[in-house]
Order: sequence, then C-alpha cells, then structure tokens
Amino acid sequence: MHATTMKRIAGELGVSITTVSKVLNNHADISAATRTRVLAKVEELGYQRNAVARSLSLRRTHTLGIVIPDLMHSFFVEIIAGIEPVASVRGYGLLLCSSSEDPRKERAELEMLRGRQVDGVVLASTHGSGNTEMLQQLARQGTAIVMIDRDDYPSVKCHRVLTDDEQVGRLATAHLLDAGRRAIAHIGGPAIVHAKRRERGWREALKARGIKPPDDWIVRGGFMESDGYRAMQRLLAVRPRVDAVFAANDPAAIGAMKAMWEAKLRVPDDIAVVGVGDIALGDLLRVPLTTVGWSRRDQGRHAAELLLNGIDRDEDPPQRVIISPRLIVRESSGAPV
Amino acid sequence: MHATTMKRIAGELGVSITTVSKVLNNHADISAATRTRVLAKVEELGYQRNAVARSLSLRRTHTLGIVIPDLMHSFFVEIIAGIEPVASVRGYGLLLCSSSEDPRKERAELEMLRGRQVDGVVLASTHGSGNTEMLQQLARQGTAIVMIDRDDYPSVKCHRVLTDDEQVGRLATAHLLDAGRRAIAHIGGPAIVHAKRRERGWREALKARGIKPPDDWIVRGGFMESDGYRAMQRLLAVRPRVDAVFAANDPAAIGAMKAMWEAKLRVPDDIAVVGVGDIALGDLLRVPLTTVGWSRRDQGRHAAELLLNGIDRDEDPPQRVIISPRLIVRESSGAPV
DNA sequence: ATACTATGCTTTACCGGTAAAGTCAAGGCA
DNA sequence: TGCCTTGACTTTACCGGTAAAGCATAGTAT
Repeated sequence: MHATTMKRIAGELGVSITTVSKVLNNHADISAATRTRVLAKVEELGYQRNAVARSLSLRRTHTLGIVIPDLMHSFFVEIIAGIEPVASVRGYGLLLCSSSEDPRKERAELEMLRGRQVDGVVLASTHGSGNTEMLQQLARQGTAIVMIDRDDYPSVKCHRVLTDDEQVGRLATAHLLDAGRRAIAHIGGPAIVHAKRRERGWREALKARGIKPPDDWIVRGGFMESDGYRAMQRLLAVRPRVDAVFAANDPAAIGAMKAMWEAKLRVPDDIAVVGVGDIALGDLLRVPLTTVGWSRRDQGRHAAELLLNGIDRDEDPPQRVIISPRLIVRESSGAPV
Repeated sequence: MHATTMKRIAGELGVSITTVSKVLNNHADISAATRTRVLAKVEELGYQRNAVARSLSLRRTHTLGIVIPDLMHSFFVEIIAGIEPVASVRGYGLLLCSSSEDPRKERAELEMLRGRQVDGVVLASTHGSGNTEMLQQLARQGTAIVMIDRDDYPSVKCHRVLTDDEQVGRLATAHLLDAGRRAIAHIGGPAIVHAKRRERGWREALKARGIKPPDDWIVRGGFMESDGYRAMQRLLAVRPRVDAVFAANDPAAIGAMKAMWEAKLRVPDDIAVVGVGDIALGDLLRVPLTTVGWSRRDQGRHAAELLLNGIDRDEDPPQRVIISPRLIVRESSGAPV
C-alpha cells in the first residue's frame, strides 16, 4: 500500500539509512561497491525519495507558488508557460493558485503558500489588493518574490518583471497617427500604475504631434471585455466622432469592437482599434487585432530565473527586468499590414 | 528569518507542543482558558502551521497533481479552472505539470508527483504514452487518479471523466444534414478511442439518413491546426466536391478553414464546417465556428470531486462520469443561427 | 612500535508536526 | 478511607529524510 522508504532499502542491504541517503546524494565517502549495491536495490524496488520528508529536513521545498488573478485569461497562462520549463528542469514544482480577482482570496492563497513553505512566489497581483503586509511577512520568512507587471507597492522588497508601459502607449498611438488617424481616443484601465503609464504614453505620442486630447477622448474603466464595451458606447457619443481607439488591453479592445459592430460601424474603416497584450487567437478574430505585445513567455522565464537564482543567496538585491514591447500590426488599425 | 513554530508558541506560554497542536486541531481535551491563551499567541505571532511537517506526519499532503499536455491549449486550462475552486475551498493545493505532449516528460512528471506524495492526480494524458505501469504504481501507492477525456488504458484502475464522443459525432453530423448538406467529410483525429468514437458517430448519423461515405471523405491525422490544414488540402481534391466538413476538434477545424480560404472558397457557402471543443474565442473568428462542446469546467469540477471524495476511502471503486455534449450553432455551418 | 590519517561506515540529533499512551490532581461514589 | 473516573495536560514515539559527529580498521609516517 505505501511506498518504499530508505529504511527498507537499508534493512534489506544491512547498511544504515544514512549510507543510503549518502549514495542518493552523491556523497564521496561511500565505496563503489556499496554505492552499486544501493543503486541496484533502489532500482529493484522502484524507490523514490520522499520529497516531503526531504523538504522538512532541508527546509527547502523545491516548489514555487504562482498566484494569478484569472486562469481563463491567456495572458497569465502564457506567463506560466514561460515559468514551467525553467522550473521543471531544475526540479522545481509549481503550486498554482488563482485569486479570482479577489484580494481576499489572494491573501488566503498567499497565506496558504506561506504555510506550505514554498521557496518562491510569482505574483501577478489583483490590483488594489492591500496585501503588502502579507508579502512582507513572506519576504521576511525568506521566501523569494517576483511581481509580474506590477510596479506599485514599492515598500515590498521583491523582484519585478515588467514591460515599459509608457512605450506601449507611445507605440500604439504613434502607429495610429502614422496610419493617418487624428482623433485617437483611449479606453483606460483601472487605477494601477501600468494603466496610468499607458495613458501617459498615449498623451505623449499625441503631444509630440501637437494634438491635445479633449477630456471626452478618454474613458477609464477596467480590463475586461465588458469594460471596453461600455467605454466604447460612451466614446461613440463623442462629436466630432473619434476615428481611432487605443484600448489599454486586448479584451477591452475586443469589447470595444463589439460595441462598434452593434452600432453598424466598420473596423477599421470607420474607427481603427489597437489593443495591448497580444492575446492568443487575436489574429483569428473577425477583424484581426493590431496590438502591442511582449513576450509573456520571456516574462515568465525571467520571473522563474530571478527566483531560482536568488534562492539560497540571502540578501539577493531586488531586481527589475524590463521586457520591451513591440507593435503587432494586423487589420484593425487600418494600416498597411 | 525563519517562521514561528509551535515550539516557540509552547515555550512562550509554558505549555507543551502537543497542547498547542491540540488547540489548532480542535481536540476536546483542552480547557477554554488554555485554548484562548494559545489562540491569542498564535494571532500575536502570526503563526501558521508548517504544512510540510504536517504532511509528513499525517501522510497526507493536501495536494493534487495535475498533468496536462499543453498549457497553451485553452481546453486544459478550462479544466483546471474547474478543478481549482473545488480544491481550494477544501484546502487542497494544485501542483501543475505540463507534459508538453511528450510521453517521456509525462512520465517524469508523474514520477515527480509520486515523490511529492500527492494525494491525487488529474491526468489529461498525451495520447500513446506508455505510462500504464507508472500509473499503476501510483495507484498501488494509494494515490487517487482521474483521467480526463481518456478511455484507453483499461488496465489502469482509476476514475474517468469523459464526454460521449459518439454523441459528439452524431450531433455535429446530424446538424450538417439538417442544414441541407449531404457530402459531409470528416477530418479525423489521432488513433485514440475518443477520436475513433467521434468518427463512429459521424458514420452512424450518415447511415441513419441512408448515406454511405466513400473512403475519400475521411482523412485521419492529428488534433493540431496544421493537421486540419493538411487534411483539408486533401479533401479539396475530392470530386464531386464535399459540401461540409466535420473536424474532430476545433483547432483542426480552424486549420481546415484556413485551407479553404486559401483555395478561395467561402465558409459556409461553399463548404460548411463544424468542429469539436468550443474553444475560447471560437465565436470571434472571421467566421464564427459551429462546434460541439461540453462544459470543461464541469469536467474539471467532477474530476476534483471524484478525487477529493475518494481520498481517505480506500477501495473506492473507479467511476466513470459522462459529461453530455451539446451543439453550439454559429455561422460556419451555414444553418440559421 | 606508536601515533597520525584517511576511508567508510554508523550513531545521534534534528526538521516541525501528530497520535497514542501516560501522568496527576480533583471529584464522585461506595 | 479507598478506589475509580474524568479532565487537562505531558511524555514518548514516529512520519522519512539530512547533517554533523563519532568510531573502527587499515595504511602511512616517524
């Protein structure tokens, strides 16, 4: 019923448990003969080290916690896809948690990860969560932390892997300007720094061409498709009509397009659209979406590397890794592809 | 640097470690006064039980392993989204593994999960993996197993959560027949039972209307977009031309549509298409895809429940849960929506 | 011949919990 | 008064590993 242990191996061979342990850990003070006998027995019984006992003893679980706001958003899944291979080859497991966009659940998950003694945490925090304290507690306990796409909570001493959000806004807006659009509205995200930076990039790009956006060219909301839909409904009322929209992320851009189609407007002929994020299948949409993206895989990869390289090195100074964004031109922006 | 332990709590209060443990586990033989004092100290120090030590002692990790072939396929992510809430409320963590469609990696991941003493495993196996032996070893060790969408490996005694694949084939094909199509080709999947059952459903539905498909109406391949693309290129050579295609899954259907567009054919006017799976964004495609789907969330939810209800009950007989499929009519099948 | 050292193992203590069995004072009952 | 409970803990052993220290034996230096 239950698995083989070192005790059994040691017993059958008439050696001590420590000897078995040393063989498995490649200690030098074991004779070749003993090593061979142990290894043969391990093979014969299909023995595998009990990782739980090992973790307790080593005070190292070889496990990373991942906390994301939404499993269904391909964005986060791609980050995980970047983390997974790095962790896997180094023998690290991934403990996956979803906060379901709820700061309280996020807190509970972080607490759970603390109890499970994970060696590191990758956190794509739900905005507005007041979990600073929890994070500090984790950090104090020696858990390495990487925040993905979050540059708030400066008091939390942890690594960060970000994109250059102002550049995101500038790229998107400059592209629409290059495509001949002038009345470029912005569907802004929620009140977190990276949404604000995208907005700033939008303003800067417009300013660089001498355009000063009136107040009604911007509607701030959330990052969901429904937010984009509602925002666009309001933007459609603006006169003179805007001829382009830069949405703070792809779901919002898709929501905006839906609102336009309902209003019998054509994309990009009547209004051009650019999103942010380069979500999966964005190229298969009814009107393929122009977007500003960056490699989420790289983002995840860097996060995992920061954690794994930092573990066992105390006082690893917090690092910031910037992933540079790039424009992905498709049909929705009405520029030659 | 390192976390508070029961030892510290016990020391500060002048009680034994066991007393603290009993309070935390709600044992009856503790006075109200002591209970209160312990709880206060726990609160004061922000103490949380060390799950690793607990797991070792209880021989229960409160962890489920999840092994899927591909993180980027929304199909599997949706299943995880169904598992997560069930596991989370019961205090179970999810250890996520990707086999990257590689049976050898799958094996390695299963082995890792064995070492980590997970209480249960949800396996969406890469087809053709010869990991029967590994699974049996896990099962013998007392690990509960659920296979998702796999009805092969009958020798592995485990739960299964499946859809009714013959019904899938029948629904898709009957729908195309109802829409007036007669020459309905099939892009078959790889050599696994559920692909074969979808094919059987297709045959049955045709037979029920007196149609006997010639051999060149079926092309078997894989489940990838590229497989569908190649298969369709072959089907386009069939004369008289087919007027509909039932693809064994959505990515293959999308690949097929791409091949049609390249051949300057219109969907659904020239050829109607039905897929299987109801992948995310299927309704946002250039031609929204008619498909046969079923709730992946339910599938994940059932998987989690089978595992969690089965744990601690030895000799839990393997169960089969069937999730019934339903038709999702969109434009690609050329029927009134 | 004696002390010194390296080799190859074993003993012991510990990681942080849990369960079972043991202890001890206070109270009930004959 | 003596014995049996009962309540409220404590002691002990164990989960399955790991690291540090200990300990023979054989070989080498002096």
